[in-house]
Amino acid sequence: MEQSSNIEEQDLSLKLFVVLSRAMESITKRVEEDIRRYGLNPTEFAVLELLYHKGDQPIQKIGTKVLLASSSITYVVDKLEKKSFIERKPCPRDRRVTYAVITNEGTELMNEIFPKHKEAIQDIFAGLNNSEKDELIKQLKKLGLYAEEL
Amino acid sequence: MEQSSNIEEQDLSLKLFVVLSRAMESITKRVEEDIRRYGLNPTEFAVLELLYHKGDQPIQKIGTKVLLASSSITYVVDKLEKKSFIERKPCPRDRRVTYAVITNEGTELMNEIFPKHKEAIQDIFAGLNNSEKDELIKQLKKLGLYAEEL
DNA sequence: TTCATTAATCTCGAATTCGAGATAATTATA
DNA sequence: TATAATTATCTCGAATTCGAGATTAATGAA
Repeated sequence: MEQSSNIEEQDLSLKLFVVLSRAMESITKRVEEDIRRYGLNPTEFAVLELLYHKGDQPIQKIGTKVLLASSSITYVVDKLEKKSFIERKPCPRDRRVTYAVITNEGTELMNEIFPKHKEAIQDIFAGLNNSEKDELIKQLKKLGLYAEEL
Repeated sequence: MEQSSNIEEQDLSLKLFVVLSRAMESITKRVEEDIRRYGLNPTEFAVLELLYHKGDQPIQKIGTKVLLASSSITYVVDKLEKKSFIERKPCPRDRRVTYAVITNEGTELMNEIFPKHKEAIQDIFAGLNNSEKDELIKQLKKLGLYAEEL
């Protein structure tokens, strides 16, 4: 009896995991389609958005915020720099540090595409009304925090 | 007024997207940790689990179920075959087709690790009670279906 | 001050995934 | 039947990410 209810609980959790994964797949696919329209990949967009909204960042800080290994950050920053959307600027106080700085071109790009991106997200999530979204945010936060702290 | 409420809605959707992405990151990290304990990566596990639970599959069918390009399936099947967990078996009726078939070794592995995997998932999702999970499943399905059909 | 530790960035090679195109077999059509 | 279109699998090269280790700089302790 204890046993069987544990099994049922496990099945429910597994089902939630499957449904969550599938939903994420569908949503990610749409969001990526949107981002690629702007000639960026999701990582490039995330880095550019960080600099756009949060200002200049030491390269290593970027890694902690977008969850990338330092070697991957080097790669992405190289690409964005080649596209002239960001620049590297050495830190005068600490010569180990290099800042990633968004250029005018990068800012102009984001001025143009970020509103479109928000609209796309809005469309993708239009299957729920506002109070359902509020509720979902609350539950997902609970879930995420719990998993993070395991 | 119409304008401002649209903006708020967009912000809410964006927030939901961010929270969903973060939750998924945390959960995925834990699930991957679990799977790597068994000497598999997530894709290998997914393929093996498919064959374990659904029986032999034409290689191309695997791709549609675990959402991988055909070239990626070839790669994963090669790896699982090298590890002796699956075998390729030509289809006698259609010589274009090759079946992926789980071996005794593969079945024994899954007999051992799948219950552990379910426990791990159970632990990861223990931040919610059963009725919250039910509710979350319902909303995520709605969201996923909507995004899929866009 | 000198030496050890810590920190930031980069290089390199491996792993994984994809898309385009090749090959071979089957099915549909004229 | 001969030809065209479709299907299944694979090969190959590019893109992305990672981890380990190298380099350089800053900081802390003796």
